[in-house]
Amino acid sequence: MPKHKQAIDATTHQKIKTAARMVFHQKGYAATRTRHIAEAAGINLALLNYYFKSKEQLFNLIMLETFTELVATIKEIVTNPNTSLHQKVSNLVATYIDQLLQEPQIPLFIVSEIRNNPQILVNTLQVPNIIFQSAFARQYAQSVQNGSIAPLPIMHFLMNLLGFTVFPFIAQPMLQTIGSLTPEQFTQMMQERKQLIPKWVAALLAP
Amino acid sequence: MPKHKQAIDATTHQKIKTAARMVFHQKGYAATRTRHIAEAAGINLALLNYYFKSKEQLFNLIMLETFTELVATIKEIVTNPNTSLHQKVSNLVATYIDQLLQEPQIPLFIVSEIRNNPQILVNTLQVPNIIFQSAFARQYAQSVQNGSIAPLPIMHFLMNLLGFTVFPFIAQPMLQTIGSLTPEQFTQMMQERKQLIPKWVAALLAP
DNA sequence: AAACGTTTTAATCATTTGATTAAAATTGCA
DNA sequence: TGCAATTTTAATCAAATGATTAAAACGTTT
Repeated sequence: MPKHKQAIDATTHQKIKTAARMVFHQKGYAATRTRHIAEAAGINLALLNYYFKSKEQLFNLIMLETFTELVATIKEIVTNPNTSLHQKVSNLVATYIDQLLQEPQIPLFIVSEIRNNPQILVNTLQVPNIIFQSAFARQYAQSVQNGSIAPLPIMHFLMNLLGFTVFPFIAQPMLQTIGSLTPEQFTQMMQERKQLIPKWVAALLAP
Repeated sequence: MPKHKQAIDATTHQKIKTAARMVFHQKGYAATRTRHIAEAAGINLALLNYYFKSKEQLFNLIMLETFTELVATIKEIVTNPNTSLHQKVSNLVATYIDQLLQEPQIPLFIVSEIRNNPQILVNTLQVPNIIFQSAFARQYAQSVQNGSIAPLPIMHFLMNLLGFTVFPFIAQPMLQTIGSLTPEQFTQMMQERKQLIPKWVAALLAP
């Protein structure tokens, strides 16, 4: 089994990653079959192990990449010192909704798979640091301090913001079925929420 | 292989169901091993198939029972003609939070597994009927009509109410890790939300 | 206690599934 | 071109897993 200096074929490598991302996001780790990934990528099953060693390593890579993209988005918005608290909320909501409308299965993938390794949030991705050391957190504390928003613990605020924004994606199949919504109608509602959520957040935080 | 008139042993039958419920809720269908259920129930693996025929049938039973309990709770509150709209919200929130604090894995179980068969919501459980033909839906429409609440489409309202109430359970491992919360602190927050959510809902619906 | 139905067990099966291997095909380049 | 490294394939392996079977244990009735 050879493998030496030359960089591995980017297109085959990439085809596998793209297929793996799709299948893992859709079915989760346990329900995913490596044969299914290979088929979706149009490659021989052995190639998957040739390039990525094992199902688990491929999964870890997809998991990390998926998470990293999301965290980069948060970080950029939340650390910006030139926007107000409410502007940050609007930016977060709009950016996330746009991003998740592209890959709506991501939120359920994340909450399902994070259970098996929540420490990645702290150890690798530094999420608590990014959130609680940010301009956003400072502005939030300050606004509570000077009474311009209600003294709501920031974890309640975080639950609400995520509940408004990402919960609909998590529950999409359920909500579409209950509400007899077409995928287009669901998308339309999420577009509306880009405007609505900032207003709701303002209402919740009114002192 | 015998099986005749006499009712099957309730305690063994029940032990398996209890173990299956626990394991399925925790790991989902794909990651669950029938051997693990048998071990958790303290029975021989073959007994599982003796009583329940197959993993899939046992799963369908647990799924149906889990769902039925939740829907019964909604139905009771939402069809009550003697409570106001806002009382119904308070009742729903308090009842659900109490119920889910007992089995916090249920919401993630539901949203994960419903994807494979969302039609059960319509065909078996009649969830759309229960919600949209209820006193609650009538009161909501009426209140929009006479301007006592904002004209928010009821599906947005439903997303928000579920986002407030069940999303924290879905994201519990993530939220606990990010916020360095002990399970007790998480429970405490959910108790606080029984008071907070109705206020937030009122704020959102203010005309 | 004998007979019968029911429940439980140990052993085993067949299939699925992640992974490996050895050989073939392809590519880069001296 | 020819050679060496790399990439790809078909075939196969070993373990895991859902399910079955045949026999043993148990309980109830007569």
